[in-house]
Amino acid sequence: MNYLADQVVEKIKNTVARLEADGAIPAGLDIRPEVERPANPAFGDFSCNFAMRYAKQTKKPPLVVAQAAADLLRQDPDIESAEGVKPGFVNLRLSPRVLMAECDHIRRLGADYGRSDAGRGRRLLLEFVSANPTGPLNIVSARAAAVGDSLARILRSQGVDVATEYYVNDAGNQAQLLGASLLARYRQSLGEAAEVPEEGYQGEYVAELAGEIAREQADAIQAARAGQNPQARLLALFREQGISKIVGWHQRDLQSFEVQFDAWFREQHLVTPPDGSGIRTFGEVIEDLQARGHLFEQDGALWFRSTAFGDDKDRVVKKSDGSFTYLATDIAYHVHKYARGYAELVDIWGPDHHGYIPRMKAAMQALGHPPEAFRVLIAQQVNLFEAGQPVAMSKRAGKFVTMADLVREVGRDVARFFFLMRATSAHLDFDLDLARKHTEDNPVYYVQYAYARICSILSKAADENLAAPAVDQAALAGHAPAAEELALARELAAFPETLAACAVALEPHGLAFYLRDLATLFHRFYTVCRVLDAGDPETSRSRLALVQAVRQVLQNGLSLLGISAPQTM
RNA sequence: GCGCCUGUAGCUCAGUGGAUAGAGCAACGGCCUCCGAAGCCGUUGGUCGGACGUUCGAUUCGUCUCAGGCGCGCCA
Repeated sequence: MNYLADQVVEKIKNTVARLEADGAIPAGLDIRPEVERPANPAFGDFSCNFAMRYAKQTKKPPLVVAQAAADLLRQDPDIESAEGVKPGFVNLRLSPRVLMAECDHIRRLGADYGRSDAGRGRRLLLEFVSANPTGPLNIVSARAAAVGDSLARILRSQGVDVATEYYVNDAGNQAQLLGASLLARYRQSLGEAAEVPEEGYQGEYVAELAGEIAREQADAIQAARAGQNPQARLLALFREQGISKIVGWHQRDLQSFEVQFDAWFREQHLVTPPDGSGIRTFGEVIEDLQARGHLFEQDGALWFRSTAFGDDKDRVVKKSDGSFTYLATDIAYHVHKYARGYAELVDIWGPDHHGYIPRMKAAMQALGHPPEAFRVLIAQQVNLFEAGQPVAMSKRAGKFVTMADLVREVGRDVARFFFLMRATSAHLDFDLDLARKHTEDNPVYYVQYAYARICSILSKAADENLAAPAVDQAALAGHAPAAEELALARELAAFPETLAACAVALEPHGLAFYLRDLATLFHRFYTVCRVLDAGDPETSRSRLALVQAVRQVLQNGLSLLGISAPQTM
């Protein structure tokens, strides 16, 4: 794709080549200019700092080089003005014709506008949410879901081959505790003496779920009771049924949040791989670590020497009772990701797991994978606020602490946008009062309103048989764009760079801010500039093209955030 | 004690080496005979927690420090 910023960079590269040819700067310096968009519009549409950045190599005062570059750039008919200023910036302004022509580019590319092939050839596995299947998804999971899903969409738009995956921890201690908790509740419902384990699950959903399983699995339960070793068989039954039910909840919640996972990977498959899967068991992976000399025995347990790779302390992989830790299967899981051909692994974890990062990185390194290939994003804590007060995060008493409750309360679009308005690593205060407002001040509606307004204009234009033709010089001849139109066109042209930056940073929130800014410029334009004017068809056509381009970019951007673009509100 | 995250306007936050640090909310004052007022315009509001360093240039990078949150298990 050849976007506007790329074209400007190209022009500056050519200018640098001419400066070298003219002897204004030494030849063969390998100057790679980059452009940025100055915050202050007085400095023009684009600004370039190559004269300062390469001042040591050119051995010329940056200001002199910048001015010489500006003199050459001014000869380009696409450039309205160029100047070399103060410390050594080259500031340039594109001609209105070039800026407005971007609208045609956008309309022509449609849903592809903003796409890039910069990430082509990269295969990346993005794992997120991966909550223990022992209870309903919570708010942090919702945040991770919004971020992960949007990030996957953005990376794909940049040409990266992304697969999304949810790791189901169905094999460990927590799964066992869930089974024991369910079984205890079941026994209690029969009037038998039973206690939920000390560290088990106490939530009300456990008793309900136990009842559900008892009803649905009556025959299997009876068979288990009648057979040998009924206690173990019942426990296994309740554990498996419980996990399966709760995974179903998770799948349902995420689906209603429009979050797509390409795969749900079960930890159990690392213990007993399905036939033909080719999965290496965690035991084999631990042996691999052993063979590489990264394990040692102490106090009857088997330890991974993660300190050799920068961890604070060494970590147990096999406990003295012979069972394995979560780390053991998790290492095997990540090894399996590489084995499937993914060269880059990105995980989104909850805030309570940040201490876990060094040991996983250590394990990946110990097994020969480059440390930079495995990255972890921490979806930081979410605090709900209502009436200015923090909402107590208790699983009891109707406070919507679950993801399903939140989505039900404020809606998918609002929930996603609120999560995506913050840097993933930043703690998030979620203002429920603001999120609930359906008519005022809610930033989601602000963006969607811009979209709906445009749809309204376009449907009116259709009624009046007004179409927007290409914005060529002829179409512009009778219409000089207002400042608000140029500002809007400029912002539209920044969309591809915004997406590229989000992809590099693995942070979708820049896109949310971009869309809000774009909506602001549109609303401003709308207030000042009338689009449909029977008495001025040239202006109408030009503005229709602009407005169509805005609609397209809003649509593309909202779609990457997983937020709807309603034609009417 | 060690580690991670965070300190930017009254509040919630953008701004990952550039030029006069921005937006939303809140407060105050304006704008609909005209494409959707869920909108627009204006005013008020800042020692970018602090110190030192690197740099032509630091809110941004480094070191130290103060404050808040979280984590530090043969749980996951």
